[in-house]
Amino acid sequence: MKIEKSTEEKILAAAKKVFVLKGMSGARMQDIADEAGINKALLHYYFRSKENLFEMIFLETAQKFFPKINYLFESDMPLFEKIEHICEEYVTMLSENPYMPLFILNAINEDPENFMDKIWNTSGLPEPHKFLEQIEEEVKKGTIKKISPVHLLINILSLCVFPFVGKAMIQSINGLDELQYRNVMIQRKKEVPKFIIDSIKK
Amino acid sequence: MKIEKSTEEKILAAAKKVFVLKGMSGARMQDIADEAGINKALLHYYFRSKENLFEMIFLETAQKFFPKINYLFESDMPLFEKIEHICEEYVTMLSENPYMPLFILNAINEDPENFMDKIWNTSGLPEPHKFLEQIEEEVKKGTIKKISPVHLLINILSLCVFPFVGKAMIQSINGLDELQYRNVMIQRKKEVPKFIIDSIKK
DNA sequence: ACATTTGTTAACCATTTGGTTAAACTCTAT
DNA sequence: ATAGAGTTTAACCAAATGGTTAACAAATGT
Repeated sequence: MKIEKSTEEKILAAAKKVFVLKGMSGARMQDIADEAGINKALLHYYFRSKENLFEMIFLETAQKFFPKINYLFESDMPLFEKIEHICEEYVTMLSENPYMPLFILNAINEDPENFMDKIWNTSGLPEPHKFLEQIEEEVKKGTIKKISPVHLLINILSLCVFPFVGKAMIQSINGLDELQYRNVMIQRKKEVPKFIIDSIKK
Repeated sequence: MKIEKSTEEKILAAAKKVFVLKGMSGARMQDIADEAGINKALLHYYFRSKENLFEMIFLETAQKFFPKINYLFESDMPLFEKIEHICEEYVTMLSENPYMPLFILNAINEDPENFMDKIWNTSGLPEPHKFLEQIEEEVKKGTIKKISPVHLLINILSLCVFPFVGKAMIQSINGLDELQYRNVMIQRKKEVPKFIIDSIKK
């Protein structure tokens, strides 16, 4: 009944775990091999180098994250509904992969051009125009308060993503154990869009 | 007229630059020595080990960041004024050290207990109670909308800090060059508190 | 002037680390 | 059975890396 994972899958899973936890330079090939329960040479048999393996993991991971940003830009729901959907989806996805954002942001930070290019190439260029214009329009129509579209976009991302990047710090400051933290994140699925909409609605 | 920096200062400055840019495991002792223009052995003469040097830098850096959080909790301005002050100070300070937050969050993430303990020991335990209670009170008085204090605190931190953690990503998504990015951050000194207050005021 | 402490360096060392090799094992097609 | 391809391993290698040593230079006190 138990389906054996192929060696390649075992490696990818192990590499993801180790890279996400320790970053590119902190991760050791031996750690990954151990985690996967295989010989170190096999890593190089399947993936030529550490750099290569890292890139695989990075792209696979980033492709979960970024398409949702594009979706945010491109879908054409009404604004409030769109904000609600996106926040909920984002926080849900990040709750399941709490260490993902810090991992991705570090990778981007290490070599912004390289990694951003790779993201755009594999998951499509982001088109913020549409979203920014939609906000601009709502402002003109007078449906929402006057607000700079760029700032609103940054605010949405900040409120969704930061609690995961700063997980350890937030837990420590508020004295939250793992379970309490997780509960707070569940609440945020509703709290964040409410907070945003409260701020911009008239 | 030019005052020579002492070797120790040169090392600390160089170490900060390298560590903040590459993180603990990415930084090389040789890089730090080169950056400081001295021999590698001197690093070990002044600071026993890499770990030691890293901790020095981390603490010095963290002590710029965390006292302001405590201040947020402890000062007793009226709520809106407090929020305005803090956001402005925070964003100003981070604008001058844009790579600081990612560095600190990574260090904490690597060993949460160790580093948080050291922060509390060197810059005083944070007392969120007061701030959380103040919010609770304003809610009861009916001055502001009903909102969970913990979420409001997380929101404030998110809106102030994330734009720096995600600098590279935000620049890339919005197509901002260095100057434009810096301008957006200047705007945020007013935009962020406005956004928050708009959300909670009745 | 000289002895002692403090600061600095080049050369060195042990370990770690990413990567390679050659042999062995497994599986499948003939 | 067996040839051959694909898979896996132990042993190995070269480079990088944190750290040490011993000698030398600069300052400091007497």
